[in-house]
Formats: sequence, C-alpha cells, structure tokens
Amino acid sequence: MKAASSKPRLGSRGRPEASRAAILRAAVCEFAREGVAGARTDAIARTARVNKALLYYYFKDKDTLYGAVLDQVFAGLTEAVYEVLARDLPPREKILLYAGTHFDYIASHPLYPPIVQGEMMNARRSRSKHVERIVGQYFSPLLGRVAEVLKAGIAAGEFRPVDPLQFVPTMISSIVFYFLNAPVMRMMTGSDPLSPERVAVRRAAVLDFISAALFQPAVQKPQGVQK
Amino acid sequence: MKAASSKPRLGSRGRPEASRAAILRAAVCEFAREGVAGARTDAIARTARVNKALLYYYFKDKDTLYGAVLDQVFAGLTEAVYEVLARDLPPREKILLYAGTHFDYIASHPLYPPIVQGEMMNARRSRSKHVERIVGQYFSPLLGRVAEVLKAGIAAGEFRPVDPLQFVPTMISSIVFYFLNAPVMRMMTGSDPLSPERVAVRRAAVLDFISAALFQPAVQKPQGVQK
DNA sequence: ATTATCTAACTAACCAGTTAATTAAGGAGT
DNA sequence: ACTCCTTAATTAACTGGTTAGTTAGATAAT
Repeated sequence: MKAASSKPRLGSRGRPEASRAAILRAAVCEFAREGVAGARTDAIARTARVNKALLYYYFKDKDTLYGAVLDQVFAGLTEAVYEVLARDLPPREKILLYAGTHFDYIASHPLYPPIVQGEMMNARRSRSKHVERIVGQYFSPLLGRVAEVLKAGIAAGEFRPVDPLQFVPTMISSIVFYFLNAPVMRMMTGSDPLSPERVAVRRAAVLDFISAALFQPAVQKPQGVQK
Repeated sequence: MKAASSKPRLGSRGRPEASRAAILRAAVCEFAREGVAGARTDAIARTARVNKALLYYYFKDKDTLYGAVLDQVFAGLTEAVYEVLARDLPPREKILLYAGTHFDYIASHPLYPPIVQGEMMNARRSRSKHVERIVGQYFSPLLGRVAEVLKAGIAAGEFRPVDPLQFVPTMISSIVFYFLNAPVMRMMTGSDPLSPERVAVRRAAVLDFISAALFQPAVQKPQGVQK
C-alpha cells in the first residue's frame, strides 16, 4: 500500500515519466491525424488520460509540444538510418540497404509521414522556428551522408552520373509517398495498402525503381550510351 | 457616367463574377499556405478585399469554398494532362510527354501542390467528403489512363515489366515532391529552387529518372539480367 | 513541511457563420 | 424623364461555440 502499483488509477503522483510519455504518444497521434493547426490540446489530453493542464506542466505550450513530437520522429529515423550509413559497404549494397532501412522505419511508424510532410509544408509560412532546426539538425546531414554514397558509386562507375541533389529527394519521395497517400490508395483499390503483403510488394518496387534508375546497366564499357 | 467603369472603388455593385473570382483566388492562396484547418475566412476576405459575409453569399460555408478550390486545382491539371494522353503516340514519347506536361502544370501553379497534398492527408480523417469525389472524378481516371500507356509500352517490349500501380505513384511523387519541399530546399541550398533555371534542371532530372527506371535498356535480348 | 505531480474550473481570445441594413441597377408605370 | 419597386451585391456589427492557456488548489511521497 505504501509503495505503488496498487492503484491502477493514477492518483496525483503516478509515475511522472509515464504521464509525460503518454502525452507525447497522444500528441504524435493527434498531430499526425489533424496537423498542427487542426490538433486540439483537449483531444491530446483526453487520449493521454490526463488533465489538460498537465500538458502545460510538462511542455511550455502547444508549439513546444509539437517540437518535442518532431524531435522524437526525426531522432528515431536518424538513429535507424545512420547505423547503416556508417557501415563499410560497397555503394550498391549501401544505397539499397539505406533505402530499405528508411522504408522499414517508416513502414513500422505509419504515423510519422504525415507529421514530417506537415512540417515540410509549414516551412512556407515564415514563422515556423522548428523547420530550421529540423533541417539543420537532421535533414542536411542525412542528405550529405547519402550524397556521399552516391558520389562514391558514381566515381566507382557503378552508378549513373546523377546529381545527388536531385536523386536523393527523388529516392526519399518514392519511399515516403506511398505511406502518405495510403488512404487514397485504399479508396481506389478497396483493399488495405498497409497490409504486410502490400507493404512488402511496395518495398520491392521501390528498391527496383532505385536500382533501375541509379545502377549503371550491365554492359561494361560500350562506345557511347544512346544520348 | 451612366454605364460603369467610372468608379474604381466598387460601391455595392461592382461586377459580381469579379468578386467571386477574387474570393476563389484568395482562398487558393490561403488554403495553400495554411491548410484547411489553418485557413482563416477573415484572411481570405481581407486578401480578396471583400467583406467576409460575401464569402457566405457566394459559397455556403468554408468547406464548400474549399471544395471549389479543389475543383479548380484538379480541373486545370486534368485538362492539361488529358490533352496529351489522348494523342496517338508511341509509349516512350507519350509517357515522357505526360510527365513533362504534368511537371509544367505544377511548375506554373506552385500553389497547387500543397493543396493537393493537404487533401491527400485529409483522407485519413474519415469525414472528408471531398476526397471521395476528387479520387473518383480525377484521380482514378488519371491513374487508369497512365497505366494504359505503361501496359502498352510493356507489351511492346519498350518498358521494363513494372507494376503500373506501383510505378505511376512513384512517377507522380518524383514530379510533385520537389515543389512540396521547395521551402526546405531553399533553406538547405540558400538559393531559390523555384527559379526558372533550377526548375528546368529538375525537369530534366525527373524525365531522366523516369526514362532510366522505366525504359528497357538498349540491349535487345541478353540472357538474364543480374537478378 | 516541502516539493513534485496532478486536477477542476475558469478566462480571454478567436473564429465560423449570421443578421439586418445599405447601395445601386433594371424595369414598370405614368 | 421621373418616382417607385424589386432584386442582386455588399457591408458593419454581432453571436455563440470552440480552444489555447491559466489559476488556485489538491494529493501524496520524502
């Protein structure tokens, strides 16, 4: 009775990190579904089974909470992806491994794409504060790392001479778009595009697309490629 | 003095279609920048230099106005793109012409991508009403048309045997993503990704990606491609 | 008793949508 | 050509529901 865990109903001092985490989790869900402008703090509090004032106890305001959500999203992705980018692998394998890892991370966190895309779109409204941080802290470094792999592959003659600044965004778009538009896809096909089978098919298609668009065709060194 | 045109300041009966059009134009801008939830009817009215009540005179409510904006966006794209899809051309030329036309339309209407993407993301909140219409009226038919071109090209042996349901979204994502993320790109590179030169570079890159990912490599019929 | 955690109830601002009045043009009668 | 009426176009000012954020206090662990 003295310790804890006898009260399933958290009184006034149920473990604090649990409350904080519940708020964050609920916020991820709400921001993903409704966007920054559409998200309601009351809804977040209700989902987290917590009084609304507690949001403001742990987070300065709605915008700060949103920032924390963004950090969680990007930190997770970055961690997953950097691990494989640090490995010592030939360019072909490395780029496919990176793409596959990025894909898998998103596939296992289906709430994240709308949050990321929502933030991308906030960037056009000057006051945004978060975008700048996200870009500097997560985006630019990631772009740089992947670009290096591309350059290495091009230098080795394994990749077609693409511009990394064009190719990396294209690659990422092919990974992310499917999940962003999954609801629309469901509407068109009737079946669930997020089912494991469909996701596996998409994964294969993405890697195939990247391979075909990037890898130098099998011919070793003919005269000149057609135009 | 009796006719019109002597009063630049619209009294109470300046040409009505002009007011309606001004509202729609302002709404496109506001919805593009702020999203459905973030858009403010007062802001639209202010931008259109019109009293807010006039929005409700011409459009039932905010959501109806949003629907009108969506229709304007998709009708324009559909018209531009269908024209080229109707032409009698070999698959390679047709698919590149389609992609180029789609790209050009978006490039010349930079406010549209955020609106489209915003609507895609609304689809996950069940009540949306618009999405269903948009998908049925514009999206599914377009996907079908482009898929036909792909199938023709595959049958003719000109294209790799891709799944149209995977490839078309990938293609569209490579076209659209650049414009969606232009603000972030500007942040990373410092220069303006929407300048005519940069857009031209992107256009070339997109068509190159599509060609490389889709077209059967020059070799006629070797044994087996390297898995 | 002090401090960290938590809540019910409140407030101030905001914002979609309404109302009732105003303005001008077209016509109908004279 | 002049008054009166009707109707389309337009607005200033208001309303009521919603929502971000606050306050003052409660609860328990130390």
